[in-house]
Amino acid sequence: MSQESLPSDAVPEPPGALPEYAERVLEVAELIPPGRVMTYGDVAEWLGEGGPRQVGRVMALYGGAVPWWRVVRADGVLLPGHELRALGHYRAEGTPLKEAGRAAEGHVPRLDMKRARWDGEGHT
DNA sequence: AGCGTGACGAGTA
DNA sequence: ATACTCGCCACGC
Repeated sequence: MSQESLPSDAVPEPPGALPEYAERVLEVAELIPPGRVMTYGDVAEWLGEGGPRQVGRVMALYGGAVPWWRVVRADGVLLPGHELRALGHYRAEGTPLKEAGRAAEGHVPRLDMKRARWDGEGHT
Protein backbone atom coordinates (compact mmCIF):
# COMPACT_ATOMS: atom_id res chain seq x y z
CA MET A 1 0.00 0.00 0.00
CA SER A 2 1.30 3.37 -0.88
CA GLN A 3 -0.40 4.94 2.05
CA GLU A 4 -0.41 4.02 5.70
CA SER A 5 -3.88 3.31 6.90
CA LEU A 6 -4.58 3.65 10.56
CA PRO A 7 -6.59 0.80 12.04
CA SER A 8 -9.31 3.18 13.06
CA ASP A 9 -9.64 4.34 9.50
CA ALA A 10 -9.53 0.93 7.92
CA VAL A 11 -12.15 -0.60 10.18
CA PRO A 12 -14.90 1.93 10.89
CA GLU A 13 -17.30 -0.49 12.53
CA PRO A 14 -18.51 -4.02 12.04
CA PRO A 15 -22.18 -4.33 11.12
CA GLY A 16 -24.42 -4.08 14.11
CA ALA A 17 -21.93 -2.17 16.19
CA LEU A 18 -23.05 1.08 17.80
CA PRO A 19 -21.44 4.40 17.01
CA GLU A 20 -19.25 5.51 19.90
CA TYR A 21 -21.50 8.45 20.65
CA ALA A 22 -24.42 6.07 21.01
CA GLU A 23 -22.50 3.91 23.44
CA ARG A 24 -21.76 6.91 25.65
CA VAL A 25 -25.41 7.92 25.62
CA LEU A 26 -26.48 4.45 26.69
CA GLU A 27 -23.86 4.47 29.41
CA VAL A 28 -25.37 7.60 30.94
CA ALA A 29 -28.85 6.12 30.70
CA GLU A 30 -27.65 3.20 32.80
CA LEU A 31 -26.60 5.58 35.57
CA ILE A 32 -30.07 6.97 36.18
CA PRO A 33 -31.41 5.57 39.46
CA PRO A 34 -34.81 3.85 39.57
CA GLY A 35 -37.56 6.30 40.41
CA ARG A 36 -35.75 9.20 38.73
CA VAL A 37 -35.40 10.42 35.14
CA MET A 38 -33.08 12.53 33.01
CA THR A 39 -34.18 14.58 30.03
CA TYR A 40 -32.63 14.15 26.60
CA GLY A 41 -31.04 17.55 27.06
CA ASP A 42 -29.67 16.59 30.49
CA VAL A 43 -27.95 13.55 29.02
CA ALA A 44 -26.44 15.64 26.24
CA GLU A 45 -25.20 18.22 28.71
CA TRP A 46 -23.79 15.50 30.97
CA LEU A 47 -21.87 14.09 28.04
CA GLY A 48 -20.71 17.51 26.97
CA GLU A 49 -21.39 16.68 23.34
CA GLY A 50 -24.28 16.34 21.01
CA GLY A 51 -27.69 17.72 21.86
CA PRO A 52 -31.18 16.60 22.85
CA ARG A 53 -32.00 15.48 19.35
CA GLN A 54 -28.89 13.35 19.09
CA VAL A 55 -29.72 11.66 22.36
CA GLY A 56 -33.26 11.14 21.13
CA ARG A 57 -32.00 9.56 17.94
CA VAL A 58 -29.80 7.16 19.90
CA MET A 59 -32.65 6.18 22.19
CA ALA A 60 -34.92 5.60 19.21
CA LEU A 61 -32.40 3.27 17.61
CA TYR A 62 -30.80 1.51 20.57
CA GLY A 63 -32.92 2.39 23.61
CA GLY A 64 -34.10 -1.18 24.00
CA ALA A 65 -30.75 -2.10 25.53
CA VAL A 66 -31.17 0.22 28.54
CA PRO A 67 -33.91 1.50 30.92
CA TRP A 68 -35.31 3.71 28.14
CA TRP A 69 -38.21 4.97 30.30
CA ARG A 70 -35.74 6.94 32.46
CA VAL A 71 -34.73 9.18 29.55
CA VAL A 72 -37.62 11.51 28.89
CA ARG A 73 -38.81 14.75 27.35
CA ALA A 74 -38.30 17.90 29.39
CA ASP A 75 -42.06 18.55 29.54
CA GLY A 76 -42.76 15.20 31.18
CA VAL A 77 -44.92 13.79 28.38
CA LEU A 78 -44.66 10.00 28.21
CA LEU A 79 -43.07 8.41 25.17
CA PRO A 80 -45.72 8.23 22.43
CA GLY A 81 -46.55 4.64 21.61
CA HIS A 82 -45.17 3.32 24.89
CA GLU A 83 -47.23 5.21 27.47
CA LEU A 84 -48.62 2.15 29.18
CA ARG A 85 -45.31 0.34 29.28
CA ALA A 86 -43.60 3.41 30.69
CA LEU A 87 -46.39 4.03 33.17
CA GLY A 88 -45.99 0.50 34.50
CA HIS A 89 -42.32 1.13 35.15
CA TYR A 90 -42.95 4.50 36.81
CA ARG A 91 -45.56 3.06 39.15
CA ALA A 92 -43.29 0.13 39.98
CA GLU A 93 -40.33 2.43 40.68
CA GLY A 94 -42.26 5.14 42.45
CA THR A 95 -41.35 7.80 39.91
CA PRO A 96 -43.29 11.03 40.72
CA LEU A 97 -46.23 11.51 38.36
CA LYS A 98 -48.75 14.30 37.82
CA GLU A 99 -52.06 12.59 37.55
CA ALA A 100 -54.15 13.89 40.40
CA GLY A 101 -57.65 14.57 39.17
CA ARG A 102 -56.79 14.08 35.54
CA ALA A 103 -57.08 10.34 35.15
CA ALA A 104 -60.86 10.45 35.11
CA GLU A 105 -60.85 12.88 32.21
CA GLY A 106 -58.98 10.51 29.95
CA HIS A 107 -55.71 12.37 30.25
CA VAL A 108 -52.59 10.30 30.16
CA PRO A 109 -50.48 11.06 33.26
CA ARG A 110 -47.29 13.07 32.87
CA LEU A 111 -44.10 12.95 34.86
CA ASP A 112 -43.69 15.44 37.67
CA MET A 113 -40.37 16.72 36.34
CA LYS A 114 -39.75 19.00 39.28
CA ARG A 115 -39.45 15.98 41.53
CA ALA A 116 -38.47 13.18 39.13
CA ARG A 117 -35.61 14.91 37.33
CA TRP A 118 -32.23 13.61 38.43
CA ASP A 119 -29.23 15.94 38.34
CA GLY A 120 -26.61 13.32 39.06
CA GLU A 121 -26.57 13.78 42.80
CA GLY A 122 -25.10 10.81 44.55
CA HIS A 123 -23.68 9.27 41.43
CA THR A 124 -20.40 7.54 42.24
C1' DA B 1 -18.37 16.26 -0.22
C1' DG B 2 -23.08 18.03 1.18
C1' DC B 3 -27.86 17.66 2.81
C1' DG B 4 -31.97 16.11 5.22
C1' DT B 5 -33.43 14.09 9.29
C1' DG B 6 -35.19 13.89 14.10
C1' DA B 7 -37.88 9.44 21.24
C1' DC B 8 -35.58 17.72 21.62
C1' DG B 9 -35.97 22.34 23.92
C1' DA B 10 -36.59 27.16 24.69
C1' DG B 11 -38.93 30.99 23.19
C1' DT B 12 -42.96 33.43 21.41
C1' DA B 13 -48.07 34.32 20.36
C1' DA C 1 -53.46 25.39 28.39
C1' DT C 2 -52.03 24.79 22.76
C1' DA C 3 -49.49 25.95 18.21
C1' DC C 4 -45.74 27.45 15.88
C1' DT C 5 -40.74 28.75 14.97
C1' DC C 6 -35.90 28.21 15.13
C1' DG C 7 -31.44 26.33 16.69
C1' DC C 8 -29.23 22.29 17.71
C1' DC C 9 -25.61 18.32 15.75
C1' DA C 10 -24.41 13.11 14.95
C1' DC C 11 -25.54 10.08 11.29
C1' DG C 12 -26.91 7.92 7.01
C1' DC C 13 -27.69 8.70 2.22
